[in-house]
Parts: sequence; structure tokens; C-alpha cells
Amino acid sequence: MNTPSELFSDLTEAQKKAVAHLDGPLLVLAGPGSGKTTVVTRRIANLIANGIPPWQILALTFTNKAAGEMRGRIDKLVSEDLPGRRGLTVATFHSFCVRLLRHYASEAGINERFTIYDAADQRDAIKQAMKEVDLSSSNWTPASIGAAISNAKNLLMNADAYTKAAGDFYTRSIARAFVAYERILKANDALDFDDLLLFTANLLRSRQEVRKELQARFQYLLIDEYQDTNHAQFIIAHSLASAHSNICVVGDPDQAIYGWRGADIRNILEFEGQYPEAITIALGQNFRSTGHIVAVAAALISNNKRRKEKKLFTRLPEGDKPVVIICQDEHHEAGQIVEEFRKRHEEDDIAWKDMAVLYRVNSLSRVLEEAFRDSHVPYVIARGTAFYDRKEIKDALAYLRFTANPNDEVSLRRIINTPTRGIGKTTLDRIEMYALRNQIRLVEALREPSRVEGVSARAVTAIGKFNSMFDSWRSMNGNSSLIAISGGTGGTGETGGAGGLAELMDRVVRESGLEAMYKKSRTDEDFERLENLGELVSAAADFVFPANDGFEDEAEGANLPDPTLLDMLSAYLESVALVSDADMVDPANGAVTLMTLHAAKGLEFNVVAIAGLEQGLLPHQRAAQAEAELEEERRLCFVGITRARRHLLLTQATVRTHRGLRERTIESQFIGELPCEAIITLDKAGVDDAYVYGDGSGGDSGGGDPFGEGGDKDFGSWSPRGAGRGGRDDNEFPVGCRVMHPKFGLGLVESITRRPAGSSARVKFTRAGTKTLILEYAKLHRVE
DNA sequence: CTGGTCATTTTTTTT
DNA sequence: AAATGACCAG
Repeated sequence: MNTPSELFSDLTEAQKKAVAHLDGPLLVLAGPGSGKTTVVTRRIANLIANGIPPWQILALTFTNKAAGEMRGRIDKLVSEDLPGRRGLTVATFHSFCVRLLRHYASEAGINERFTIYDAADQRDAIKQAMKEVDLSSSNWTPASIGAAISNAKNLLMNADAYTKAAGDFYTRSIARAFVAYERILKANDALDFDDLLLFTANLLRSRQEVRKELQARFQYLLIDEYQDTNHAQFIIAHSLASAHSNICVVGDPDQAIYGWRGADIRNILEFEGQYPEAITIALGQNFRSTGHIVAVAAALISNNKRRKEKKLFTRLPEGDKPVVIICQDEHHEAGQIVEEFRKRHEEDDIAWKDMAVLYRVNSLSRVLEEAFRDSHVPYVIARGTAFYDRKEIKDALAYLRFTANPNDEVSLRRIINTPTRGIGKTTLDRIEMYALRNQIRLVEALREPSRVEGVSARAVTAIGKFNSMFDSWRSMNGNSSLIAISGGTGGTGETGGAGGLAELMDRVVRESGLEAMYKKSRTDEDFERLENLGELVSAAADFVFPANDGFEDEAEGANLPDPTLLDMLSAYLESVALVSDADMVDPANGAVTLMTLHAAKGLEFNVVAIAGLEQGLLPHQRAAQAEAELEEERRLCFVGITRARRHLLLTQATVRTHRGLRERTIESQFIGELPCEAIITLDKAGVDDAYVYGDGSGGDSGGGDPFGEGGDKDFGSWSPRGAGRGGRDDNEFPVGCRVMHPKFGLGLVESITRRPAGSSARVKFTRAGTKTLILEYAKLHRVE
């Protein structure tokens, strides 16, 4: 068992004070790299060491990764033989709410088996709602309606409340769609992400007995990243805390970057006003980054006016100055970043996994990815949702969701004719009409297709097969040999339940016809889809039923009933719905990480590059209007800079292709806000004059240097990307050579035009006539 | 009913 | 550039 003294070793006075705090409200203002996680985990260990039962402690985070990390670190600090350690609840806000809502489903007035709708499902449902209330989609977009609904829900307004408050035509129109949307969700037994918080907050507010029960259970609260909580989360936290005020919130107003999704920075700024007896501890010393990096970050953030002044400082050496590189275009930029990383890897022996490229928008990842791939530097893109966004995966999961919840019509519609099985639009329209007229659900109407007028015999048979397929899967639930899971505490590797889940998944993939559909064609793309489906099946086999439900098993070792296959399925779908991009950053893989600035919050790397420091990108176009939004962009940049421990690289491309258009950019105002004595600026954009006007045909063709003798040393070694297509174009496609284009077919190169923006070629195609193609983009292959 | 082509659009960030 | 949605020919 760790003695209390060990919990306090190596800490600053401020940190010690926070760790030692037991009862009452506590606000920890933790600057970047200030040892926040250490303080939080040790404080929880200290609570336990002081005799507080772990099951009375609730810690809420924003990502699964943060929750897992926190739990792991607490586990290491708390002796294993301490009884009841398992009862500790560490969860994300959303997953905590899901568990709570399933447990108190009847009190919350919802179906225990509710489905969680992700952004795409939500969009589908909103579209349907707009259709129902006749909102022409030319004046309204599902996105704008969705944003309005989301904002309302974050402020704890449901459709009724919104309708009552709606005054003008604009809001009344939204209100109509809102009402219809809510009706659809209700009918489908579905909750969207915002609902998870909204319903929980309302449950806690309106049901005294539930609130009391939970208050008694969770005597000590800890909320991480408190600066990013929204009003609903605020209500949840304080409903739970109101009985005992044992609430510890941790955060940094300078790192508040989720205002756009309803996060209210006032929650943290006004905490002391809300709890006058609160103790506030500021952790300003940075243990992560070297001097210049901290100086640059501090200077940048001091430009924010609406801000609580907080001193940032480090005792680490000054280290290398952050480098700003002005690049020619995005390919050049990517090349510079790869080159810098390679140098750090070879000269300083820094592992790839200790480096990251950060950017404001996901679309920037493509060019970067190409550069890393072409230069054989291992990389991963942290896009947790990407896998689950793929068509084939969404389809397979829709089958599962409809299996678990037959009321989920959004999923049903998705898969009823995917793969095509002869239940087309006409048939579905007729069945829908029939359902509407007879006041029954779509699923029920599908049970009696022969009674629906105008449905062909063929369609009736197809529907019958469709029904029996799901009946067969659902009956797996009743088969006890499939549902047994070894012990409620889980944790130990293989379980019968996971096997059942994997078997179900396997059957779904095969019997639905998805597998056959992709097996039929031989394209690479379809082969990849098949592989993804296989991966999905293996992932299901590895799925472990969550050990701790968090509400029933107060007594240690309480015997929970074995989860059924349906329980497994719900838990699995839930875990899939709540993954975040940040969750996918796997420290075990030896690769450079590419991710958005948002996803980087809470992480740190030895080497960090931030790409695209341009007006309109960082700060982003849509955020540059209002001062408050601009300040959030600045905080985002601040978050990015403070991820770096030793080396920081900031890049700007003077020309960037955006939505197919090549445009000149303007340097980000944030670059101008950095103290020039703490940074090094390298302008490598102008060098391309040598490239553009140099004589291309002979001079620079031989070596790997597309810039001839004009380039300086640094510049000369750039070209991993350029060598592939852009820089070598004159060699690759000489005038007169025969080429193949995926769309236009076979052609003959008539001429080559060399431009700074990228060379183009006039190609005479046998079928399609003469076209001018940008070599960088056209997928041209030379044919001998 | 299916599969293709053409026209239109693109919210930045995410639980 | 890419992804959707509408429309039209089999």
C-alpha cells in the first residue's frame, strides 16, 4: 500500500495542497503541462487512503482515453488488496449518462434498450423531420436545423420549451422541425448525443428520489476539463454535488475550445461565485515544455482580452526556439514537416510515436498523409470515427442495431435494401403509407406485406426472407448456450458472451449478403471493404463486457446476473457509438500521429508540427467574425503549441488548394503575435522562382533537386512528395508519350506547361478529345 | 427495380 | 476534389 507520504513526494506546494484536499469544493486551475493528471489521480488515491470507500467516488472525463488513463494510474497508486477498489467509477460524461439512463429508464420515461444516434443518424432523422413538416431544403439545411436543435438541448430546452419560446418566423420553423424530430426519436426509441445529457439532467432535476439515491452513492465528485462543460453537464454535476458540495473541478480557461458545441466557459470562471467556500489552487508551473516554447505560448495567449491572467513558467532549460517555416504550397509544407521529423528521428533519436502533426481541419490530413507515405515514415491518422464511418461498417452496425431495437427505423431504412434484395423505393413507400394509415409501426407493417396494396409478389417474398433473417438472429438471444458469460466482474479474457457476439456479427455479415456483395466484384476498394468487415467481426470477439455498471453493485463482489447476448449487444453498440478520435491515439504504435488540434487536447509529444497557419484556416474563416470566436481560435493554437515538449514547428503554405481551387493565402495573425526573439522564421516560399523560370527540360532533371542551384541547403533536400508527381513531371511524361487516365482512357501527351502551382499537360485522348490536366491531381500513368 | 450519369453542394472542430 | 442527390435508361 502506498503510504500517504509517497503520494506527496516530488510535488510542488500547490500540488500538495490540491492532493491533500478532502472535503468541500475545490477548483484547480491547471495550466498546460502542470501535472494535472498526477494531482487528480493522487488526490483520489489519497481520498481512498483516508478511508473513503471508492464506490463513493465519481470521476468524469471527456474521452474514454482520459478515463482509461486515469483509472490505470489510480490503480497503480492504490494497493490491490484494499477492499472495494473496483467500485470506483471513472467514466466519460456520456457513458455515465447512458448507464444511468438505462438503469433509471422508467423514471426517465424511455425504453431501456434505447439506441444512440450518432451525427449521421441524427442527420437522417432531421431530414425526415424536415420532409414531414415541409421545410424546403433549399432554404434550410439539415445541418443548420441540427445545430439549432443541439444548442437548444444543451441549454436544456426540449421541443416544447423551444416552441413556446419561438417568436419569429425563423425560430418557429425550426421549432416545427424540432417537434417532428423529437417525435421520430421517441418513436424509434433513440436518443442523440445531446439527449444523453439532457435526459440525465432532467431526470436529476425532476426526480427527487433518483437524485437522492445518486447523491448518497456518489459522495465525491471530480470533473476533468471543466472549462469544456456545457449547461447540461453543469446541471448534472451540481445536482449530484448539491447535497455534500464535495466537488472538485479541474480545468484551464485558456484551453476552452468547445464553445461551438455549447461549452460554457463561465462554468469554470464562476465556480468560486457559486461555491463561496471553494478553495482555488492555480498550477502554473509547466513541467512539460522547454523555455522558448512556454514563452511563445504565454505570449500568444496574452492577446486574449477576456481572460483570467495566469502566470505560465517553467524551470526547464530554454531549449530550441520554435521554428516558423513559410512554405510554397501544401506539398512543400508537408515535405518540410516530414524532413524535420526525419532529422529529429535520426539526429536526436526521437521515436516516431513521440511526434505529431496538428491541423485545424481534417481535410489537411490528406496531403500530409501522402508525404509521410511516400517517404516511408510510419504514421497514423487519429480519426477514431473513420472506421465506423465507412459505409460497409455502418451498414453492418445498422443490422445489429435493428436486431437490438426493432423500433429503430433509421437503421431499418438504411439496410432494408442494402444489399439490394428487391425491396425498392416503390415498395417501401407503399408499406410506409399502409403503416401510416393503420397507425402501426413500419416494422409491424413489414410483417404483413401481402395485405399492402400494390406490393408485388416478388417483394412480398423478399420481405418475408428479410423478416425471418432477423427472427433467426434475435432467437440467438434465447439460446442460453450463447448468452452465458463467465462471471459478472468480467475482466478475464475470453467469455462466452463475446463469443456469442462475434458469432452474431459473423452471421450478420454473411447472411445479410454484405459479404457476398463485396466478394462479387474484384476491385481493390471492395476487397478493402471485405477486410473491414472481417476486422469488425474480430473486434466483436475481443469485446469485453464492462465490468462495473456503477449503480447496483455497491457491495463488493455482488453477483450480477449474467449479461444476455442482448446486453452484450447493447453494450457493444454503445461503446462503438461513444468512441472519440482521441481514443484512437495508441501510444503503443511506433508511428507519427496526425490529428486535429481539438483531438490533441490533453496529449503531449516531444516534437510537434502545426500546419496551416493561415488566415481563414487558423483562425478559421467561420470563427474569425466575432471577437469571442477569435479568442477561441487563439486558445486552440495555444493548446497546439503547448503539446510540444522539445521541438515545435509552425508552417504556412503561401498557396493552398481548397475545394479544388488554388488560392494565395495570408499569414495567420497568430504568427505575428509570437515574440520574434523566441522564434526562428524561415521564408522558403520565394525560392520557387528558381523553379518556375529555370530551364526545365535538361538542367534540373537529373538529381533529386527540382529547384536547381537556386535552392538553399534546406530547401534542396525537400522533395518526397514532389518527386512522386509534381517535380519530375517532365521526365515522367515527355511530349509524345502515351498515357492512361482512369476516366478518359488512353491518350497522347501534346505539350507540357510548367507552372509554380504545378505543371499541367495537354493530352489528346482517343475517346474524350483533348484535355488539359494538372499533373499533380490527374491520376495519369505512363503506358509504354 | 437497378445502376449509371450528371448536377449540385460542401459547418471546422466532436461526445 | 469528393460526396451526395436527382434523374434517366435499361
